[in-house]
Amino acid sequence: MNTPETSPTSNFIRQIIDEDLRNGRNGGRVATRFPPEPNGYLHLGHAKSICLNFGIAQDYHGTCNLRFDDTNPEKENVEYIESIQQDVQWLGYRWDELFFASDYFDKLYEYAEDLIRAGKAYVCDLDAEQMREHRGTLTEAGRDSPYRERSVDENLDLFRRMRAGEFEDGARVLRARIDMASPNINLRDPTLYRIRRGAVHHQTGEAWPIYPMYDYTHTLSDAVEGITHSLCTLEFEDHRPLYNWFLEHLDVPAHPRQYEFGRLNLEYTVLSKRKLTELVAEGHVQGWDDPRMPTIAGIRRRGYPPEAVRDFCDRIGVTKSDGMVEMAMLENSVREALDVSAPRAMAVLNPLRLVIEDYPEDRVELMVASNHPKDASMGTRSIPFTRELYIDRDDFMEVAPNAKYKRLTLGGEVRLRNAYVIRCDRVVRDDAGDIVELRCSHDPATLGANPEGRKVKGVVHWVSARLGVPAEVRLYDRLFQVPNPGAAKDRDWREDLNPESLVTLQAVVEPMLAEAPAGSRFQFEREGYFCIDTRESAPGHLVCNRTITLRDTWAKLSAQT
RNA sequence: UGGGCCGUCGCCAAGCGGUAAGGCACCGGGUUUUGAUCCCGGCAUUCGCAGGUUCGAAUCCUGCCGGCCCAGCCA
Repeated sequence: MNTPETSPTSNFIRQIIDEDLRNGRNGGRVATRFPPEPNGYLHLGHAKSICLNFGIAQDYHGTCNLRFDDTNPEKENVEYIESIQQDVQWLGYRWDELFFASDYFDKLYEYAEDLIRAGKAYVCDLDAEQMREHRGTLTEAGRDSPYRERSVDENLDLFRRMRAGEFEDGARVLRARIDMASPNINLRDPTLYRIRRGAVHHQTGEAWPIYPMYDYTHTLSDAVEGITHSLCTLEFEDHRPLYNWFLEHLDVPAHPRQYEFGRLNLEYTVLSKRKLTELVAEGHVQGWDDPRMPTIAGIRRRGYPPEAVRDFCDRIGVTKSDGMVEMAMLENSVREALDVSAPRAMAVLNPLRLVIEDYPEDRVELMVASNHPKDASMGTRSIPFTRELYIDRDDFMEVAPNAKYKRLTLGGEVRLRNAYVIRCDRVVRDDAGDIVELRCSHDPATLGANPEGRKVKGVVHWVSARLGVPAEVRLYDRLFQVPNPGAAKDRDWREDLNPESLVTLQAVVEPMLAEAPAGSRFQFEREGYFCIDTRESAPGHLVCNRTITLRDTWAKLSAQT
């Protein structure tokens, strides 16, 4: 529950809270909230907001509510409501109270009548097209609506009839009466309520033919819950004057303050709900929890540990500048978390048969391997060693390409991890001339000991050919092949998708993995971190997802030359 | 060209008038039965640019330049 892995870094919002506390504001109380709209799955951008809001509540001994901003029934549904709760909890946070903005519909309606009575809101009969024309442009002031001067009584009557369901969708709206000439477009008499008679709300059913708009609802929900610091992203900066206008003109129980921070942008992926929805709807991925998705559900299935996500959010910080974070940052947090927590295992991804000719046919030796090289408390396991094994094709070359090469060569020696040093004596080829088998001999004196009079620098992992277990291994790579998908104006962002973001292999893994529970994470030594797929792995059909590769300086050096 | 905001190392980010933290990445070196991990070392005379104030400026002022956001009865 707590996040002991890092001490929270300060940021401008925490500085503001520190100062508020020094000045005795809000009676020393700190209350935040995470307010998602249930119209999609949560992604890494939301994780940043979740860590910020819940993290502050934790550190300041305050509270953080989960509140569904559910004012648009046409786009929302219960599947999203459930996934969002699951994702927040998976990240390691518990909300103080769970609310829906729709819980406040009655109260919100009362506030709207208050505004009308105060002459601060009116019913407008302009249609959407006309309203746009009256709004003006970024550089020209708007014009008053012809309905702006309706009497309080008429407005009250009309609004009550809106609520009673007397008017068609779009026939009228309730608007705030502010200033059509404001340089801030959000203040040009914004819409407060619209009519949606046919909509069935996932919480309130058909009780309401009218629905309140975001700015109005969000502000008053914050006030009703006694939120002290209302944190949102930069694009709402322009809305703050409207936020404050509602608080000034209504008799509310609290005056929260809104602060805005930069949203997360991550290289080689997209973090827009619209684009993620399209990826799912258009079948570019297999669902919201596809391991290539930057959704919480996706990275969970991919094998990212929650503490890695929290660590990442802590490291990127919270500021008002909007930047693009390199994928290497996230990957570092993931590797760091997995290195300490993932038990080691051996798996051969591209099997090449290897026969130890001087090893008895019927012999099975149980090699003892530690589950973690630096953490003895993780214990040991035994791995069956037999005359016929598999090693990875990439670990053999007939001739070493250079002096730095440490893997197996024809006539060369290599250490089999947790077992003997072997030498390759000859290769067997098929009719096409491709190598299909390695014939080797072993040095019996090298079990747990270095060979006499020579040093063997290479170490290679292996799996028993007879006792190994087949597994489907899914190698995941970045979803997009460019750092900023869609940045090129002449090309649709979909064209930037990486066609090789998923490569499926038939591998052979050590027997113990067949017994591993779904979702468990391992380091396949010399290959990377993998987890047992929670959706499709089954007894007799093991499916392993590659979470991330190991750092590979050899591959980097090879690529340079 | 109206309004709001941002600009410190390749990326993220401290700094809040006293003379540039840290992380990631990168580059060297050491340990290692994972070319992993770990360890050691290197990496901004300079803070978008130009002026000004000051004994002293990344920090204050002025003017430019560059970037992001806003014209839903979406959030």
